[in-house]
Amino acid sequence: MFVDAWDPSYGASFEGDSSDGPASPSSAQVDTDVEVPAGQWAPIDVSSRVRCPDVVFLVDGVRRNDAGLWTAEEDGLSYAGLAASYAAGVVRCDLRNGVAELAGARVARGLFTASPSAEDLQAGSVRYEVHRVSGTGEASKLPAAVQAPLTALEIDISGAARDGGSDGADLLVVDGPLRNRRQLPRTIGYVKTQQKQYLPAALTAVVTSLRPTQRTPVFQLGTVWGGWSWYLRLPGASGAPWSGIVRIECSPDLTPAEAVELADLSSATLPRFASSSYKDPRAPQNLVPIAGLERRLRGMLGDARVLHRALAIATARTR
DNA sequence: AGGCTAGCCACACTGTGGGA
DNA sequence: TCCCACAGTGTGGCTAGCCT
Repeated sequence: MFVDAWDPSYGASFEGDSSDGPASPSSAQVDTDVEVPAGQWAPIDVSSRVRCPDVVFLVDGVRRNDAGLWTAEEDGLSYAGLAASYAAGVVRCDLRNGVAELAGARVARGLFTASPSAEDLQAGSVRYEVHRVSGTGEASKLPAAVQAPLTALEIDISGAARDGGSDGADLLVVDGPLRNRRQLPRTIGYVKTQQKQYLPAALTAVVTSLRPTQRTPVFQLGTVWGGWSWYLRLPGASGAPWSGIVRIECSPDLTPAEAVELADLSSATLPRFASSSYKDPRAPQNLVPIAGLERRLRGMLGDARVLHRALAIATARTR
């Protein structure tokens, strides 16, 4: 379900048509809720006219369940708890000097439970800060509660990384859909796997005909959220129609011109980070800096067995 | 409001390769 | 041949967003 880029309600022009307003009145009705400006949809090659930003930030997060536990309340009730470690990090890629560095990474640990009496848990040298979850706090629901603080940590750390090392002409790439990170400036969501078709068949053919580094025009998702999106083919694809295709999205709060600018930047920038198939089976979509960041973050979470033992000792002491 | 979907992550399982 | 470590794959569960 989508409406294409020259959403008439926006009063904006379709990309590629800089001055004459919505380009093609002879739009072809392809689907009941899809309107296609005929003749406008073609691959776009920006490599010769768009310069990469000097600095690109890539942000990602990882998490791990360290232990499951149960509380014993004074009234005889018992609540499930989850001790989890999570970490978020940002890689700062200086494209001018060809240098990538960890711009920031933070590890946090939480005790997620609905228990009204639970307190922070000190397990050896690490502290699990209690996060009270609402509802019955079933054990099966607890892993999901980790996602919110992890996203908050990602937002926090990417903002801090930008404050410390950017002149404003940068680009922030977050792994996965933007979701509630859309308020971050000059930020794109990077979706690696294509489980849903946002385009009708006629336009999908344009996606599969993309050559490496080419992108589709920007289109607007015809949803309540209504974000801007486009497809890009990374180099190193196997040759299969959807090989190396990623979907990128940015905030619906941006003007069409701003969305197009981000699309151009992404096309000039992301192909440089595409991984090689001999190094990474998820190539080329799994970007090299993100893969390295994930490894680093997992290492920072600490040894799971050591933490599990520390938690077992800590909970035994509180009995 | 409730059910459904997309995309992500964690985890368990399986296969493979190297070393003893 | 066995053991171990590592990587790949499949499954399930979650949230946010979407649809009715």
